[in-house]
Amino acid sequence: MPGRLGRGRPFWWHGKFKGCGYKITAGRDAIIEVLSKADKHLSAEDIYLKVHSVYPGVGLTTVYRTLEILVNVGLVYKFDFGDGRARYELSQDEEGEDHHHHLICKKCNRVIDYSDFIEEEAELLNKTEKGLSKKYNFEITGHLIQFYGLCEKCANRK
Amino acid sequence: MPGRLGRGRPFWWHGKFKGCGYKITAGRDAIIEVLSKADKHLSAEDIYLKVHSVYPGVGLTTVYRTLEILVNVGLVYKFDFGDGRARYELSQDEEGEDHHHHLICKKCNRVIDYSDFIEEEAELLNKTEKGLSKKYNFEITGHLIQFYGLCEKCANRK
DNA sequence: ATATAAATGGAAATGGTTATCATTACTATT
DNA sequence: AATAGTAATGATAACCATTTCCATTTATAT
Ligand SMILES: [Mn+2]
Ligand SMILES: [Mn+2]
Ligand SMILES: [Zn+2]
Ligand SMILES: [Zn+2]
Repeated sequence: MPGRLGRGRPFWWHGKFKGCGYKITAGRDAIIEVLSKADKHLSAEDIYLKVHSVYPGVGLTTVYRTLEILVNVGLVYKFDFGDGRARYELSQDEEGEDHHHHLICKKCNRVIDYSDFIEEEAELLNKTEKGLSKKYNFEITGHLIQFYGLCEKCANRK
Repeated sequence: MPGRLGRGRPFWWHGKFKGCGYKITAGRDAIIEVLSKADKHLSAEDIYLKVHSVYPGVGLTTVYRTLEILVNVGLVYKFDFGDGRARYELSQDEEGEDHHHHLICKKCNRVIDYSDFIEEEAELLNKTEKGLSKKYNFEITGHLIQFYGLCEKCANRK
């Protein structure tokens, strides 16, 4: 079979993946590889195209299936930026957590990562989560914060 | 034609609607009516079924089209709670603003509205928005905050 | 009442995501 | 190294919420 991927050294995420009972495969390696090299928020098809160009043996279905697992395991975040397709992003890299939030331009759909104000936000989030947990008996495990508006370019040429 | 909707008195939202150059029609009246009476977060089809049962002359396409306008005008919020269909909610009612955020159960998809902690959140949001606006030259017009986790029932029977 | 542009509904198309299923690749055990 | 059992895979078809099309109707200003 063409496009077989030789297995490399154990990667940082193999532990968590195996720990959840999943097998490490060439396709999955390639998908995470693409995600960790990505500089923007990729759709399933984006990932498929990149992976497929190097390993034609990996199909779109596998990309979707793998992403679902990665999201469930917590290695990947799945976002809806409003353009009709889901976007995926590694929740951490080799160095560790890299939590951030997003600014989304409603005009051109550009997405800006920011983590500048996370500190203060985290503080309030913590407080809010505590209050909500108690009041609604709700076990909070995560949050989503996005700001919408107009990016520099779109605000100018309006 | 059966199911014609007699136009009632001018409604509170007609002003904003007309102001944006849109026409007031029976279908649009009915759609807002359903939204304002709704106690939960309705999908386009939910709305269609309710409207259609009273005014069979209103089609699903019109529901989608009207919702899009309402969202653009700012009278309705469109949410993605992760179950594959968009959910809609009036951004305000006759009394005025009714801004709140959501708790979403990842197991059963139940959605809880909360506005208890909005005050404090608003304060921080304001601060954050100011900072972000300046740093990224981004004109912020809105935000989305959602907490994910397990609702009382789902947390117990796990 | 008339004119004009906007709104409408039904049917068909779209397109991202899932389900199916026969085949293949891991992994542990002999 | 061969075997068995199970998980993973890819190609294709199905799914289904949302859009597009287009001929017809309607709202609104004159
Ligand atoms: Mn990001
Ligand atoms: Mn709500
Ligand atoms: Zn923009
Ligand atoms: Zn639940």
